Amino acid sequence: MNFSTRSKYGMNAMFELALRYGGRPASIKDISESQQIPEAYLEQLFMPLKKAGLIQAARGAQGGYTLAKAPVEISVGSVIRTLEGPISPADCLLTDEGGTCERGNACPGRIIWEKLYNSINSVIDSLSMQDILNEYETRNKGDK
Amino acid sequence: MNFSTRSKYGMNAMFELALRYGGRPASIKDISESQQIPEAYLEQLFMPLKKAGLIQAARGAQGGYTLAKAPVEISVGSVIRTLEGPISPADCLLTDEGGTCERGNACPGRIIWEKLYNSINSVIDSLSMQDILNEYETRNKGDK
DNA sequence: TTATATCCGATGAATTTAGTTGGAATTGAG
DNA sequence: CTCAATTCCAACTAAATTCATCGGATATAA
Repeated sequence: MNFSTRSKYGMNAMFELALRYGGRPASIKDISESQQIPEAYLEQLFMPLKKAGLIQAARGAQGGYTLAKAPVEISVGSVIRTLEGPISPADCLLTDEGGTCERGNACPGRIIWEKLYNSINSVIDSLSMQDILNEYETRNKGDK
Repeated sequence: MNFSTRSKYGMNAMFELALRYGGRPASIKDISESQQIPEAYLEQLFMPLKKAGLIQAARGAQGGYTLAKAPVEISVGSVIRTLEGPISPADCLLTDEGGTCERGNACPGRIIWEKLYNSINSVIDSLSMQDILNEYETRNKGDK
């Protein structure tokens, strides 16, 4: 059980964009340096985030990326799900995707996975990028 | 994000043992048939569960496995952690294991992983195998 | 003594994850 | 106009992890 580096890098990159929200576009190079992410890999992560309407790109010289919405409008859940795919502790819960194991209620484990599913998604959907900005500032208050 | 089949098979197998608690030992063959788990794989899962003191083995003919404690004494968390290793959405939270990325509070994602860590572990630690038995019965009440 | 089991370590296949490469297309600045 | 900066895009590779399988040793009830 572990989120992949896609989520981890992606969240940090989105944080960086949130930090710069309202300013000029930030290039992949800038962001990958600030947040210690391999350039070519970050590039790959930004594509789905753009398609999902979470960030905007400006091509060409002086181009780069900006958040497509205010940090308060972007939930952590939308970012993680975009990068990681649907968040479920067990595939059998994903009714969309040909999931639903044929056992249904006859699967004891399902009881647990359902509770975890609700718990996890509730946490990430109730947090916005703005919340992260705020808490980050609180935590690092006093540092130089 | 997904728990491995180890947890899924393992939970279902433990459920089967919980169902039979107080009775005679159940062999791997029995359990793997009841719960649709590859025999040789289940065998592998039972070894750590035994080492962890969650199940007991009786060798030889008519042997098999039983729960080492009453279902109410066995938390779902202990089962999952035994099979899956420590449950953390990000390695940087695992201070024991050489985790702790050098960024510490300077890592924005950490804010999220901490909340998820608490949430997930709280769910699985507050459930016992007895709870699963009870809820399973409730869900399948009326089925034949 | 034999069939039924657990115990144990090694091996292998498949899948996923993490990251790289090379180049095409776009655009602001000099 | 040209050039450097930058996104866009698709394919490829390497490493790690997951999901098992296999073969045989050991124990034990009937």
